[in-house]
Amino acid sequence: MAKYKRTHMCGELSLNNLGEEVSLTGWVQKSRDLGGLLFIDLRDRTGILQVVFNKDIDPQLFEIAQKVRGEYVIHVSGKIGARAENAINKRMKTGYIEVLANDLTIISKAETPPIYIEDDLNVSENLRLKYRYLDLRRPVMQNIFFVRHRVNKLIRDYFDKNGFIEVETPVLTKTTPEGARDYLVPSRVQPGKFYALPQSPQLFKQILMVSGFDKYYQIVKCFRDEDLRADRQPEFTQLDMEMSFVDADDVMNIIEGLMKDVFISIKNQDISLPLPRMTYKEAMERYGSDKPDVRFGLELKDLSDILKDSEFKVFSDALKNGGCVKAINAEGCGGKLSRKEIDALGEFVKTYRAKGLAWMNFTEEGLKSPIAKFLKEEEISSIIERMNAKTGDIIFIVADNKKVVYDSLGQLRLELARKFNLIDENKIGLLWVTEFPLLEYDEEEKRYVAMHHPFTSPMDEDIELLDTEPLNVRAKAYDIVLNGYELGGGSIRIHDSEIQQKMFNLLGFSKEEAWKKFGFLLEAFKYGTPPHGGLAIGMDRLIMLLTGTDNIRDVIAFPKTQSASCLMTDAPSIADEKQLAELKLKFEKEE
RNA sequence: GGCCCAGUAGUUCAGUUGGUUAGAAUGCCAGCCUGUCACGCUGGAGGUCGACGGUUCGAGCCCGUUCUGGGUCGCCA
Repeated sequence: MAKYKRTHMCGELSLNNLGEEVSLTGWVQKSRDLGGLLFIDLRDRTGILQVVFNKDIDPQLFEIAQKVRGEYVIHVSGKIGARAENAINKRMKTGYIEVLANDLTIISKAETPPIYIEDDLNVSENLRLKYRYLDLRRPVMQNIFFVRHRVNKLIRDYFDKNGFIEVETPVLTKTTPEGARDYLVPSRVQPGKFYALPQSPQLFKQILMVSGFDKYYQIVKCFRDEDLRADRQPEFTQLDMEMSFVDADDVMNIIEGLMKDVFISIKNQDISLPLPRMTYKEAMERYGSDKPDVRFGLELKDLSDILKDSEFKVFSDALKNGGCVKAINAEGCGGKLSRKEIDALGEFVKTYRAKGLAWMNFTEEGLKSPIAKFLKEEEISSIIERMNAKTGDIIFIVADNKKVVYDSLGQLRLELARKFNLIDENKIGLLWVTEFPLLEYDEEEKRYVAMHHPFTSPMDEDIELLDTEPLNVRAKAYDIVLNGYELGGGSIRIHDSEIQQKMFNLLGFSKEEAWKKFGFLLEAFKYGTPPHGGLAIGMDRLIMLLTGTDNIRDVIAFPKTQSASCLMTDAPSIADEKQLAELKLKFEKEE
């Protein structure tokens, strides 16, 4: 029999296998040479099992065992024995048994690895990414990818069961305006022309609806050439889906059912359906975010009416200029914050362009606040009443335009929750945010841009506002939010050509431009288009949240660094002259 | 593009006010050791202090530039 055949996996063996002859393969986690007795901890993807070599029983075999080093790949045969009472290791799943070796083959030697293969690894991410294959040997990492596999499988089973079919869409496709920066791929056959990698299969899935597939889904790679973040990679995976003859509720129902299955299967946690829904307006007003973390309080409260005539110019001026004054009450945190820490929070909100952070600390000795002297008695008492402030509380106030107030207080809310451990990690903060604005105004481009995408349908009751107050038009768009992360989003699409034309007008595209950019879709729409809508879920973020990591790189087998390079392969790299010549590409010299 | 943090044995770190030969733990190598599982004991090897330049009699340490990694703002329909 070949020396790499095995009969069992390490982690699957137990007292039930006592006395059995087994063959095992794997990597050497650790060896302990006691002189006449030698132990090898053998690791495969299922776990670790101890193998024993005894010099008295087989001196030749013992000599081979002494040559074994960490991460060698070996093949071992032997009999499963029970450990003596005093040799049992209760911290190991296989700690009651061991293999009494009668054969050992070194299949492959290994150099001393630059990182240890263990779960509580303390090593720079630099090294983990360069030696990713070693990093991926660690059981915690293997577990992440098993979870990821199980979720993928569950998704395919779920959509199959519900009558969806998976259709693949092109990776080499057409560049589209709007949205993120595209990754471009030069065409050799047609020099000077470029494909773009898809930011999402959006237009293709709509066309599949025109084709009559009715219910489509796909687990698909998407590409966006934007700066990276802890939860953003340039290539990432979406669960993309689209349905015909549906409204928003139908799409949400399907996704809710999926999320329920996922949480039961992966986390053994049930979630009650339907999921809570919150309008965009409410999310912004209460949490200062369109992806609120609803697992804790510290909600924003409006103080604008109380302070509109305030002698404190910071407040009254902000209100005169159409802004607002909002506050959060960090209940019981007043005494826990030093003056230095409060000032640090002031610096923190400046990141989000707040000019300052006003505060009122309700201490045992009374109110301490640098702004109290600018406020009237009745203003202070109204604030106390509105904020429900008690001794021990501290109120933080920001006055500015709405965006700055929402951003800074929304982020301050999260910062305080982190600082004071206010988040119950067992809670599942899963909800829908609905009724997003259809458009926002882009100050740089001096025009409206679609908040979701140009094919998102306005809400029926707001259609008249398209002509008069476009910024107040709400869309049939919905995001699914989990623990403060935007997990996914979607919309019902426009299938009425008149409304579509109106939308293009608002976005500042002439008919010609629209046809140049999206002509293939508009052409398709001419031949019988069912009403349709769908959604896409960020798979990497979902797995991240399911496995409890806060870093998207941990759930991608071969991720990129912040400068979008792969430390293992050293991509991207310089193309050679011949390749460039074939593509008829030349580079300008950097000045 | 902006701001912040980090970079010293294979690894994780310490390194005083700028001063002789840059340390510890762990890992690695060798020897000893028959119930270990963080095995133990003894000994040994191992350094471009990220790179470049400057200040200085003298730089791991001070200054400047730069590279790499991370976080973040802008950006991400």
